[in-house]
Amino acid sequence: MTDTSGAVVEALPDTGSKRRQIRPKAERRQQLIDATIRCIAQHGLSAITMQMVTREAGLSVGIANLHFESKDNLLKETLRFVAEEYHGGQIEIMDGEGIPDLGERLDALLDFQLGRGVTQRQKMSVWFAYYGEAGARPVYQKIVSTVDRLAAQKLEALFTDIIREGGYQDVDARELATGYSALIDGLHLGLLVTPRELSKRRARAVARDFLRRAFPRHID
Amino acid sequence: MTDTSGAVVEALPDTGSKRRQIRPKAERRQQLIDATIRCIAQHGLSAITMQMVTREAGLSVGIANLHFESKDNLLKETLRFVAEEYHGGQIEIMDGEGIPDLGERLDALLDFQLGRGVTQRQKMSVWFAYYGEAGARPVYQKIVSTVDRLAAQKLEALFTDIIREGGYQDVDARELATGYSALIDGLHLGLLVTPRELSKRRARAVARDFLRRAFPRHID
DNA sequence: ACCCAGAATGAATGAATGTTCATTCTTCGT
DNA sequence: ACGAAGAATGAACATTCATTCATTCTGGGT
Repeated sequence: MTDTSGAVVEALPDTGSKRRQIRPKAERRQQLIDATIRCIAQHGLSAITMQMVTREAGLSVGIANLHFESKDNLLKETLRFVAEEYHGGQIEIMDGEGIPDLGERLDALLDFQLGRGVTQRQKMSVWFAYYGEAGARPVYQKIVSTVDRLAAQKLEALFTDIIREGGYQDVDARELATGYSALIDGLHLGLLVTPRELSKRRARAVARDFLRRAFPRHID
Repeated sequence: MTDTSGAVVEALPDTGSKRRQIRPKAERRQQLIDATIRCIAQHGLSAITMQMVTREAGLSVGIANLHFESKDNLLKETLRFVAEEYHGGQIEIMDGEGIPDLGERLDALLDFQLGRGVTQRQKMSVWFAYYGEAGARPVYQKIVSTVDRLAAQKLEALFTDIIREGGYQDVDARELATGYSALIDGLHLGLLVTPRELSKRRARAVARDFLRRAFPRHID
């Protein structure tokens, strides 16, 4: 059971290897952004430091300023990445590639927004960390609102289609889309801040209930 | 119900009033908390400094550590104050002193949650600044969830009363309360991050719509 | 086999910040 | 009027952090 060779062979591919590696710029950038996400999720936006992030990425401190010109910029780019990933995923579903049935498309959207595993919780932390600062930092506001607006339009379009198909009366697509988006945001908050009181299962049930009230012939 | 931010307006003439004043401990504490709220709203939680807060309060740096033992503690107490004020206001309305009609009580609640002027926006900023850090700081989670739980219970009780009075079928008070709370939180987020896209008027309409779908005979 | 562009490193630097505490000042009871 | 209790001050201190840059190292091109 013991290795006869006395030498400590560090065959581990990633960690432990002290050997300096040269990688393309894009890869390093992504590596740093990923590390930033993990750090924000674990320590919060206000406690984050460059040493923390670079150590998490397994790199030296200097590299952060090599690929991003400053800490501010790294944080900005990280927000942009998270925002585009989240909204991009939603938009892809709403565009409806491969899901012709509108009810199923709604289901898929809900699944994307409130499904997933641990990863999702990390992203949520990051998301709301930035929201928290958005009131004081117009740059963050701008990044978020840019992608947000597009997603809101797609959602309104989807709701409009559903209303037409189902012949629903007394339902305003725009207002309902605003409400649904707000509801999902609020549920995310609940999952983040009071996970004991609100399970993911219940969050999904609540969102589903909202949609069922509006579109009874499309949900369930 | 008390507007705390108004109390601090000590007419500070630009020059002349260098005179040191001695005030009771409780008053100084509140003064510092109010200044902290304004600073967080303006500069964000991660940019806040003790010098910033004490200057805003018109006091010296040492005093913060005299009345609160540390910066961490000041921030914690500030969150506690904001949380108790917000949830306290809601609970007072839901307890229904002076408003026997349940529909009107709902209206009053909605008015409290999405009404008010500039002050409310300041509080919102603070609120979400802490939410953003809550994922990484259990202390914040605990403070928020404590008051949150009580408010959630009151809301559920109010909804239960309304369901009974209106004879509504197929409505679960608990689930609806969760949804309504999440919706309000989400609308607050929208007002904070994308004020251009979501006016207070529209936010109120969306929330009202949610309630009308559930309790048509109590709203409008 | 060799070379060098530029990727990567991390000790050094300077600026910023939380906290302390010796000192000053105000108030109030006597 | 007086003195003591303690509220308030802010310069000084120690720490922490973002950023820099001289130096080292790597890998692809020749």
